[in-house]
Order: sequence, then structure tokens, then C-alpha cells
Amino acid sequence: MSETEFFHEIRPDQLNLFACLFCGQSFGWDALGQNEFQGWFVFEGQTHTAHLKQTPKGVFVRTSAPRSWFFRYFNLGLDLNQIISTFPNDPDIALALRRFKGLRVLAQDPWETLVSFIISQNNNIARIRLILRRMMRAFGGFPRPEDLLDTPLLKTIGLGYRAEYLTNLGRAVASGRFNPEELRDMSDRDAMRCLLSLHGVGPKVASCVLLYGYGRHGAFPVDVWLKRMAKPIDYGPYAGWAQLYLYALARGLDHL
DNA sequence: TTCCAGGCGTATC
DNA sequence: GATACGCATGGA
Repeated sequence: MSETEFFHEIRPDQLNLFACLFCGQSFGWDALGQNEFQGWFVFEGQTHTAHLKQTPKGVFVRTSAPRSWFFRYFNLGLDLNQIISTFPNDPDIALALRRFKGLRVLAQDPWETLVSFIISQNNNIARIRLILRRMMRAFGGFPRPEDLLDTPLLKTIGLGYRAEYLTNLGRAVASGRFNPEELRDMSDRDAMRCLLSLHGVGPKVASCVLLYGYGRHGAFPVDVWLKRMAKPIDYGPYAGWAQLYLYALARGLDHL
């Protein structure tokens, strides 16, 4: 597999790789050193890997994916300062903004986020990562819809009761009842309804998929940590980004 | 050993 | 619509 290598100029306060990659929105990344990371991801239907190294002036990128992946994945077309300016005036948000400068919501592959966050329910991050690694090994890359049809195999991977959810998802795609691509053009409301029709997908998982997979920045996932944290206030048009800052604050970033 | 994890389906009221 | 409970698994 060919690799491309390049340098992207950007300051850490506009893109903080460690915060982005280890705040629970993606599960495929490992830290090699202080500011050096390696991981896998899906881009344009293919499983790829990348090696990233952050410096004060920018990021060295080496990846099997097309060069456009980096700009897309880290949402670099969006102005972080402008997004932050829409956040509500709240002491927790303010603290999180100071503590996690350069934290961005990622633009991940919709299928990858859907499968990953179905696995995430009532699960811990270490085990989510473990299961995804096992699936990658079993299927030679991120699982495709047809890979999910073998429930017994999924159970040997440690999916437990979630194996049934994934098999159901595989069948929904095979039958045409669910098509991840169709959600791109739907309204937030319709896309949400479509996701909720899937067995094993509730409001939390659907919100994560909409936010991290479909770029719906207002989607606001509430998990056990956010329940302790979030207040009944309006988090604005980038509520999902505000949520990520709150989540990072609630958990810290050293839990992986 | 027990408790918990980026929840959800189902039953019951 | 709200609430209670079971659920596979492995790390803490």
C-alpha cells in the first residue's frame, strides 16, 4: 500500500492531536510518544492507517489514505475560534476550554462511527478498543456490512449481546432497509429517526453517529458522564462540540 | 469478589 | 411518558 507524507502547518491551540484522538470520539489511535500517534480509520470505504507527529508549528502526516483525509478528518475547514464563540457562558465550559485547547470534533466515516458506537453501549473504552482490534484482525480491516452476519463469530470476538445488534444492522444494509449514504442528505430529524429504527441504537448512540459521522454539530450525546455534568441550558448551534469539551472535563484524557 | 462501563430493549404502570 | 430491570464481557 502506497503512503503519502506531508506537513500541515497549524498551531496546537487550533489542533490538539492528543485531545482529539483520546477523548472518546474515536477508538483506533495509540500514543507512541509525547506527541506522536498511530492509528487506523475508515476513509472513502477503505481501512487506512496514519502516523501523526505534532510540533509547535504543525503536524507531520504519513498515511495510506489520500492527502485530503487529514483536512477532512480533523474538520480543518471549520474555524475553531468561531465555534467556541457560540458556546454558552458557563464555568465548566470555560474551564474545559482552558484545559483542552485545540480540541475538535472529528469528521469520521459514518459506517465506522455507527458500528463503533453500537459496540460502545454499556461498555468501557478499553474494551471497545479491544473488540474493534479483534474485529479488524478477524476481517482483515474494518468490518463491512456482510461481515456482521455471522453472529457466532462476533460472539467469539467478545461482543456479547451486542453481536445481535450488529447482525441485525448487517441484514438491514443487505436488504436495503438501511443505507448509511442516504442519511447524508436527510434533515437532522429524519436522519435521527432513521438511526433510531435500528435495533440497538438509541438516542445516545444515534447522537454520536450524527455528530462524529455525519457532521451534525448540534447533536448532543448524553451518556452517564454528561448526565452528571450537563445543565439544562442551550448549548447553541455547536452543542455537540460543547458536549465534547464537557465530556473531556468530566473524564480527563488519561483514562485510556 | 463486586462494581462499572460514551445504553438499549422490554415489561409494567 | 416514566421507571425498573436484565444484559455479555473484561478491567479496575
